[in-house]
Amino acid sequence: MNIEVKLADSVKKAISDLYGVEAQDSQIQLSKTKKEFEGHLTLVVFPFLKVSKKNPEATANEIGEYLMKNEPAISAFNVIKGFLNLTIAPAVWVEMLNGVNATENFGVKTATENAPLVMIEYSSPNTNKPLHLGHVRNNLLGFSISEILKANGNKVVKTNIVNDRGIHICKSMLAWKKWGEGCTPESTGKKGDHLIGDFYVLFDKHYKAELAELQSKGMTKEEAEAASTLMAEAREMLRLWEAGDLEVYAMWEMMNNWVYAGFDETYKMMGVDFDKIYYESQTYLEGKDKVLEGLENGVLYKKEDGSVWADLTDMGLDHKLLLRADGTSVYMTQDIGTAKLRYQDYPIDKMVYVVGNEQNYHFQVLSILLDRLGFKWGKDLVHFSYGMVELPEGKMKSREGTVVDADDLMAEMIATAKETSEELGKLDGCTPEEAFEIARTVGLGALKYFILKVDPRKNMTFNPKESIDFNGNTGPFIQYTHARIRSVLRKAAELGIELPSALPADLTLSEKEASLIQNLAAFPSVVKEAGDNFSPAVIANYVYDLVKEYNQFYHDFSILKEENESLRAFRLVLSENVARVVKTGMNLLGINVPDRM
RNA sequence: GGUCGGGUAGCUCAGCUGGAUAGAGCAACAGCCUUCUAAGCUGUGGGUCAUGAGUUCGAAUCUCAUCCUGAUCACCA
Repeated sequence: MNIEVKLADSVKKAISDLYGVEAQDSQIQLSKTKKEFEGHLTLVVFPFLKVSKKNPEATANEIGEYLMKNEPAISAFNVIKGFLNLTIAPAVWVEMLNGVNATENFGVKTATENAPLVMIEYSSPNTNKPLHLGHVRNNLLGFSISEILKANGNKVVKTNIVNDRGIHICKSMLAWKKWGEGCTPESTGKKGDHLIGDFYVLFDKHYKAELAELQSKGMTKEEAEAASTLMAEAREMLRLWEAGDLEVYAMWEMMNNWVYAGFDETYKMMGVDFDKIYYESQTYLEGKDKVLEGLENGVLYKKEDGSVWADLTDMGLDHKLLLRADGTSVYMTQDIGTAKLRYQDYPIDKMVYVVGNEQNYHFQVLSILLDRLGFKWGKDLVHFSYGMVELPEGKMKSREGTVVDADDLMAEMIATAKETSEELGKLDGCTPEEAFEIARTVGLGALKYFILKVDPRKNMTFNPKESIDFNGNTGPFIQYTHARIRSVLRKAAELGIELPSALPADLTLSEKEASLIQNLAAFPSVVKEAGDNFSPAVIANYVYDLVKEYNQFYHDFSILKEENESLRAFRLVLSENVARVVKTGMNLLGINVPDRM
């Protein structure tokens, strides 16, 4: 049993025996003792003053003495103001470490037969341009949340909805047809998604030029936009696509396939994947039935012009359009359709959408609509909303070409990691393949950790220069500490030192070691907290604290030179378990931790 | 203007179910490699927790107001 739970029970019993009152769980506040005070756990006694009818010190002393007598886990206590600091007996710590050591996959639950099924939608790219920095944050969050929910015992289905249709794709197609027909990824040596993205930018360039010319002839901006032949051609292409025109459709399919090949490469490099991919071209017509059904049930209403609306004024929101007067779908209708298909495919208990915070309103509405249309998980769907990633110079705009491309960014991170590693001589004696693998692990670890350690709700500034700093609260620092622990363990194995499966209880250990065990043992509750709050940052900051603490320990003790065999064994077991938890925690963030680097 | 976020050290961020003197990292300065990987460790300086009120034994944390900032309020996705 967890020591804090055990102590909480003892405190409860103390209150009842001493004062004849049953204490509420919320009154028992046990927290880790601050490092400037002596003790391991601190009980705040203020909530008990009313029943003890004594001052804080006297109450704390009374409870402390009761615990000393009746709770064998407590070996000492001291009182400062209203705080009762409890010292836990060394044997309890050793027992705790033995418990961690004996638990396979410590901190990770596996899904049972009837575990809830959570579907997580993330990434959701458009097929007219490559992935950029915003997608990086989305993908990393989505993947990490999936891993965290899995570790909390849920069945998880990772899904991606690819926006593969619409006017933006037609713009790329038109530009390719006009100014690049015959170009392929093979002929240009470009990744497919980059090639298509270039044509999208090209379209915009020509379109802007056309508008400028029209305006120079005296048209207003609006008139020019209406008169643009390029835009008219793009719209015509979309019409042809929707009508199933063979030539347009074939071109669309070919170009999309180039893009998918490019995306696959990016996803693979990033280390994210999906269990099921949906395409909007296959789902965008699906929502209509569901909307018409809602119309029959009276959940929705029709206006005179034939358009279909939802009245959300009772929820403090507005009226929302779901079908245009001509019967075509809008974004919301498509999301309803996708939901319908997904529910046919999987028995969804909970749905999580990883989408930027600019769509908060959309998901508020979607939740209400899915609920009213009869989806049992609609009401409690989670919009995992995250803030914008900005550059120091200002916001990114894809049409202005100032976006940070995901592929370029990853390549840059890896190159920097390689450079730094070489300078420090870390790659000496590695094969080129090993060297690249280490550079990849470190470079991507830096990127992923930098992004995931920040509260997702907050807008963040991505400073490429600072992110490549390998000191401090960074992924590489954590990876490095892990590698050093593995190195010690390797050396111990070479020396023929065997690690016992259980340590004897009669060890004396330092405050630092006790504190480390305490943090280590808290891992499962950290995983739970991260799952409850959908927060990779909770894991990231926990792992950093653990590693930081271990590092101090590491510099204070020379483990292998320790002559007391049981103390040496204890420190090795402790180190090994720190390494295990670090690895598990980092894996929950989608970050690899190598054994050597 | 309505709705929803955010505002903590020069910078990037933790802490937010109320608890002790508000913590890390970066940057600056000073130390530490004959010792298991120095991508490290130790120390110093740096704060009206946006502002004001309220609740409380106790507020960065909860409530209200104000200011600043972001997103959104499309028959775009």
